[in-house]
Amino acid sequence: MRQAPSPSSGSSITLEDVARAAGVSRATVSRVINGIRNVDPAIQETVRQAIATTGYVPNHAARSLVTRRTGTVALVVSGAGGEGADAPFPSQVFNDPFFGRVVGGIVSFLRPRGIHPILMFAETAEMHAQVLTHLRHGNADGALLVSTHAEDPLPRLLVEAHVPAVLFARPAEPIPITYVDVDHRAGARLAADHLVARGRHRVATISGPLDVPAGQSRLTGFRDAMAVHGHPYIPCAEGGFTHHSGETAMERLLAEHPDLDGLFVANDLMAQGALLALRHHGRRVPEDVAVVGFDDSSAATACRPPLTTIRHPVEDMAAEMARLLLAHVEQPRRLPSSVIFDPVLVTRESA
Amino acid sequence: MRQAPSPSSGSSITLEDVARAAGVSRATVSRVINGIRNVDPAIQETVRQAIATTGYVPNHAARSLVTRRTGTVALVVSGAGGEGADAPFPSQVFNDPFFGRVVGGIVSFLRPRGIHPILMFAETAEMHAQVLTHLRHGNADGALLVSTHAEDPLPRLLVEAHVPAVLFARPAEPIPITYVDVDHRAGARLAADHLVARGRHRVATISGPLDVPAGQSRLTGFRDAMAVHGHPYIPCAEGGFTHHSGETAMERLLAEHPDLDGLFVANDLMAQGALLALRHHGRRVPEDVAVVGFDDSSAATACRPPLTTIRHPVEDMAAEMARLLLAHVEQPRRLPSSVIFDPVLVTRESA
DNA sequence: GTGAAAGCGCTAACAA
DNA sequence: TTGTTAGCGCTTTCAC
Repeated sequence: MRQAPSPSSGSSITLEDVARAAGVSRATVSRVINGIRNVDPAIQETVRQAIATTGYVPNHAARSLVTRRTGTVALVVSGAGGEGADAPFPSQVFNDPFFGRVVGGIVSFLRPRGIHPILMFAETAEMHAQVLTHLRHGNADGALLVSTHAEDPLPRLLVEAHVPAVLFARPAEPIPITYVDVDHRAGARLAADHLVARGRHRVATISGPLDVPAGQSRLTGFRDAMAVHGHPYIPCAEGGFTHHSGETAMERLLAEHPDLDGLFVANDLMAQGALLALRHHGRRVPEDVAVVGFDDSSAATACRPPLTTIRHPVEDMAAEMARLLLAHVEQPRRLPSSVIFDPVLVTRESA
Repeated sequence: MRQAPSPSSGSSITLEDVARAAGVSRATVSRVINGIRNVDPAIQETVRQAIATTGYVPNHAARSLVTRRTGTVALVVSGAGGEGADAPFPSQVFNDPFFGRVVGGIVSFLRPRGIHPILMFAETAEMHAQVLTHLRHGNADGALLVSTHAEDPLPRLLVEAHVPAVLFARPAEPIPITYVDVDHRAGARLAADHLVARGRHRVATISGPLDVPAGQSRLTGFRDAMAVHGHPYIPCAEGGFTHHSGETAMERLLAEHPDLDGLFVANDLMAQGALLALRHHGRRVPEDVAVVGFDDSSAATACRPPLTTIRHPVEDMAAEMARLLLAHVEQPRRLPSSVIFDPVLVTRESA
């Protein structure tokens, strides 16, 4: 028995209804909707009218049952699957303003196309499996993956399961997967050039975690560029990309190199922490110590003084990530590719 | 023709396959899966075996086509639909660490239940309509709504469309919708009591936007509590809950009341900005001015000194929001309800 | 260029 | 308690 049309909620207008209103068959309406050529223009018009007057909206489930596509992508934030993973709330990730920018970029590309990402977190190994299952069984056509740890097993798992996926940054181990990234070395070079141009000669750096590519390349890129400028040795304190780790790294650096006059910090959040430590030790910025950050996140302008930093085009990269994923969904055999973005120096007051 | 079982990607194992393997009918397997009682325990076991050995996973689309449920909820971040809404990226929202906590709380409740939220942003009026359409036509069973502006029309639209929805905070205008909130007045009272206990008598406040309930109640709650303590007039500078607005509000306050010795700021992000201005004007915190924030966000510990603040149990509230939404999805006639959480004073160094 | 008809995989009456 | 059957709304051969 046919369900009574509930006027209050979700429409129950079907293709059938439109077909009847237009005096054609379901198949024809379907063709018009899906933009298949071979349909008489006049009929097309009639059908469009009928769609408009009936207020028809395709049923997602029915369509996806037959096409085996969901028209949805997953945005997966994935960790290493290690300990501490059973924290009640995965909110840590969001404390980095960086993540918000990723989401913004993704949404800006997807929304005009009527696609809304589904949000998944995968901290534990168990959750990696769960995410994989979800993906493999068509809860989404593909995945946009942002890893928070170098040992994240998910990229490899996705490749092995043939789930279309795009990473936000180059994976720690090389695997055949599409990713976008920023040219970390070029960014570090920009910072080095700027510090040198500002006449700094006793320069140090606070790096990110050295087991992730971003941490590693920003450090080596910076050291290489400084070497080119004639500075063979650059002291480094390793941080973890968090505010607090930047503060403690700065303390260490200051203890060992109290006379430093220039500093490159591998991200703004750590730079913000470093600024606190510098002030605590009576150093003026930029007079005593010139500081250059990395990311151009909201932390950069929340600092005092505002940070001179390397702009990481996160939003553009995230949008590109979405574009690439959709391409992979369209063309399953498409080969993995990488797109590397150029960073830019943003000069503010800290250097 | 039957599609060849592609061993590489999404399984094509159906109920039929399981039924055959277990030597029962599809219906029975379906019953076992959906936990319907009347099934012989022995058969249940056989079926479970068959499910395990075949590696069966239900097809979401097929199920949702018949149940008219998606098993999905939308997490909607919605603005007023005003100007400036066409910013390329909706990343602003994420700059407030508060939002990350909301997401964390929601996910913590939903994930164990195998539900992943779909993320939607609705800044413009056009997007409000789009979101509504999506929701009405079953892209999600309901919506978790976080409004960023008082004039957000979406809550009302959702109610009118009979889409199950839960708000993060009390709507500006009263409408019959379920929401969770924190007891802003109680929080403000906690702040007032603390400041008075610290011996402060020349107290001022930086409020949130006064057209949103949270901004309004924190202010009036604070003033009322101070009145009880014998302080009839509390100067106030209005801010916009952003870092920058807190800084400028502090400047104004200091210009008019240079002798103030106590301050309540309606959120931590503004308090962080206020701290900057205080330092800039040579005030020591807490010696010269005691500062109490609100939220206990990551900004509270990133500050120097760390902020004494009112803990807003955002994660718990968000989890409750998800619970309520699921209840509304289960019971469509369920009446709107509200759940108000108690805030707690967190004492750190700023007061 | 268009229509008829066969499913996609599942749930839910209804029978047995 | 279990099986049979009729769809859910859509796309897509295959005839016409």
